[in-house]
Amino acid sequence: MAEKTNGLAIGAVAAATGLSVHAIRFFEQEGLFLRDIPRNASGRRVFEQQDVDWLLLCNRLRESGMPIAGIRSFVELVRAGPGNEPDRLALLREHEARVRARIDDLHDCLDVIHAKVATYERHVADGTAAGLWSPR
Amino acid sequence: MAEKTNGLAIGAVAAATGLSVHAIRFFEQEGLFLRDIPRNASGRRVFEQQDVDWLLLCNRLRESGMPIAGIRSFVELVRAGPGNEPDRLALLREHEARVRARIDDLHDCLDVIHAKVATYERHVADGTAAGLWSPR
DNA sequence: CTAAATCCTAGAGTGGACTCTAGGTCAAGT
DNA sequence: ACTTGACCTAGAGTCCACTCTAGGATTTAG
Repeated sequence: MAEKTNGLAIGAVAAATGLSVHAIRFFEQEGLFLRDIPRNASGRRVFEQQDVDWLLLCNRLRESGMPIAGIRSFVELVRAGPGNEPDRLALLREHEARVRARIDDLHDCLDVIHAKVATYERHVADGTAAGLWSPR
Repeated sequence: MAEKTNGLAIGAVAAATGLSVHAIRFFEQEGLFLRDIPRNASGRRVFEQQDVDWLLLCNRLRESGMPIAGIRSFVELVRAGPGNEPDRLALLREHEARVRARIDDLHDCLDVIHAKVATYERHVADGTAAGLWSPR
C-alpha cells in the first residue's frame, strides 16, 4: 500500500518556503512550477513536497539574482522532458558564472568601502585632529 | 598664480564615471552630491574632479547595494560639517557588514547552484542513461 | 553662418518582482 | 449555527532607480 502523499495547502507552502501566499500564486501564474499544480474539488491548490523542494531551489536562484525569466527558461526545459539536459546545464553554468562574477564585484566594492572605513577609523581614533583633514 | 581648475561639463562627467547624463542630473536632484554643483552663466553645471571622485565612490556604494537613501544620509552628514565623523563611520561600517553578509549569502547560493551543476555534469557526461534518473 | 551637438527643466514612463485590494467561496473551530 | 480564518480570481498599486520625452537655449565644429 502506497504511503499517502500529504497534499499541502498554499499557506503551508508559504510557511515552509518563506514566500508569501501572494508570491506563490504569482509564481504559478508566471509558470515557475515544474508541473501544473493540481486543485482539489473546491479549486484550491494542492502542493506536494516536491513543489516545496523546487521552490527552495528557486529561492536560491532568485536570491542570487536570476530573473524570473531565467527561471522560466529552466522550467520550460524541464517541462519539455528528457533530452535537453545539456541546455539545462548550460543555463545553470551561466548563472553560476554570473554569481561568481557578482561575488568578485562585491569584493572589489568591499575593498573600496573598507578602505574608507579604515580611513575614518584612523581619523576618529585620532580624536578631533580635524580641520586639517576632511575625509568624505 | 593658481592653476586653473578645469570645470567639467556633465557629459564629461558621464564619460568619466560611466553614469548617464540623465542619471547624474537625477543624482543632483536627489541631493547626492557633497556640495551644490555650481552653474555657469548660461545655467550649465560645472563639475570638478572632486565631484567625479565622489561619484566613483558613490558607484561602489550603489553597486554594492546601498540604496539612494543611504547615500543621502551619508551626504547629509558630510554636508553638516566636521564633528559627526563617528556617525559617518557607523554608516560605512554598517554597509560594509551588509556587503559581507551579502557575499556570504551568495556563497551559500553558489553551493546549491554548483551542486546542481555538478549533478547535471555527471548526468550529461554519462550519456543518455536517462529515464532512471530525472534531475530538475 | 549654420547645422549638429550639448545642455537645460519638468515631468512622464519603464521594468522587475512582487504586494495589496475587492469581492467572493469554502472550511474549521466552538 | 455561526464566526473566523484560509483560500480563490482579476487586476490595481507600490517601490526603486533610473530612463526617456518634449520643448527650448546655448555651444561648437565646419
